[in-house]
Amino acid sequence: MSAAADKRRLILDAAVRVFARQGFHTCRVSDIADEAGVAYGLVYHYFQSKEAILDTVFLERWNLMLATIAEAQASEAAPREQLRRIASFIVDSYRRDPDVMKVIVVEVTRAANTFGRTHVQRIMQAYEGIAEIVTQAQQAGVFRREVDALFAAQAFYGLVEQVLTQWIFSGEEIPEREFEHVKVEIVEMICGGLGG
Amino acid sequence: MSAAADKRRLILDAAVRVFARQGFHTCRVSDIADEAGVAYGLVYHYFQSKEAILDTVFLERWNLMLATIAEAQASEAAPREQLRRIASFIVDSYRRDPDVMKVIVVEVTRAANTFGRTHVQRIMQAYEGIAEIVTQAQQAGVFRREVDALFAAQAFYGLVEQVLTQWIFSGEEIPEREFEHVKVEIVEMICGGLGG
DNA sequence: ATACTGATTGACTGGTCAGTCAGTCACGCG
DNA sequence: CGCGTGACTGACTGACCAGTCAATCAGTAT
Repeated sequence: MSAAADKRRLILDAAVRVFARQGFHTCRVSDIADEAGVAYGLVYHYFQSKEAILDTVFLERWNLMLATIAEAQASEAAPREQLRRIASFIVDSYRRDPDVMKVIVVEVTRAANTFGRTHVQRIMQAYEGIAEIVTQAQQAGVFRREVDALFAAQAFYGLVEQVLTQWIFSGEEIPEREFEHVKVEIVEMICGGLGG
Repeated sequence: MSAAADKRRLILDAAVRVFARQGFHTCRVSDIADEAGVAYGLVYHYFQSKEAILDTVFLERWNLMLATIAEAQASEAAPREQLRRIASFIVDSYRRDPDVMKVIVVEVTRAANTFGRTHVQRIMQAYEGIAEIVTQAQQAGVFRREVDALFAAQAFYGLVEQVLTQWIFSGEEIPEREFEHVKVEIVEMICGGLGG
């Protein structure tokens, strides 16, 4: 990796920390430069604008997510296992790098007027991938056919994001066992329901 | 209602439209004044700050929500029916006033660094109320005991917000039957699960 | 009519900040 | 060595905008 690529990454990582700490709208580009220990102008040497930094952060992780969904879908695993792998990817993403997930969940996937709007297409692709897993399972007779597949995908993804949101708001360190526990609970909840 | 209260409401309603259209961070106070057909300074006669307007918008609706949850909980209705009433309140809120719900979902409930932080307490109260319904149902033997009640509440609320988010991003008018259909599907999904 | 109160106006101020740019520095190559 | 290239610097500019305030207006009481 070249020194130039290192610097770019340095700025990107610093930006993630600053976005997570202060929020995109309330932080200054100078905060990012300071956090990275770099001159103000260098940020603009590597990125077109403040927004371009956020775009990069989002896309890097979201593309991994889409790849994970595609892999799960292509695998021979049981539907429950396919869903578990996706939940696992997101939970592990948070475990390894909570700041990146915080930025995505807080600044992008709900930002209907700003960044979300620019990335709707890609965000929707995730739901559609999950919905396809559900559809296949329904055709195989493993999942009930009464529930609309895209609706089920929304329930799945909505639950996962809600769990992350909870962790983010709590501000506390999440114990290791909680992560593994939640992965199981997510699939259990979506597949098994509450009964009644 | 006094003329003064009318003007306050006028500004509040205009603010909701502007926040929904442009987003809180990217709109100017002058946009709100213009939308309300009122002088810039008058906004500050009725509200301490731009943030205070958003706080008011959020609290007015959220308090109704907490009341709805408390009512459902206190009622003698079956757990499924209690959940249906809560889902119904939120869906109907969107039907009657999509802009208010858009502002709440986009600007508040995920804003971990800004407004969300100020209102965590009240936001959590909603989850806790829903969780209590689940707990009671579990004790009555109607819902399975394996699922953690607060986790189930997150699944329920997460699904509802995800549906709203979908509607918000779509930007389209939602057909009437969709609203009624979704109310049923939400409860069906949470209680029945996907099977497998 | 006079005085008082609160609503209403919009020009103005003070501060903020994204993005620019003219220049310096480091390094490899002929 | 001297030259070119690209990394790097940070002061500066131009625009923007939240919140203030002095002035005016409308209604009501005395």
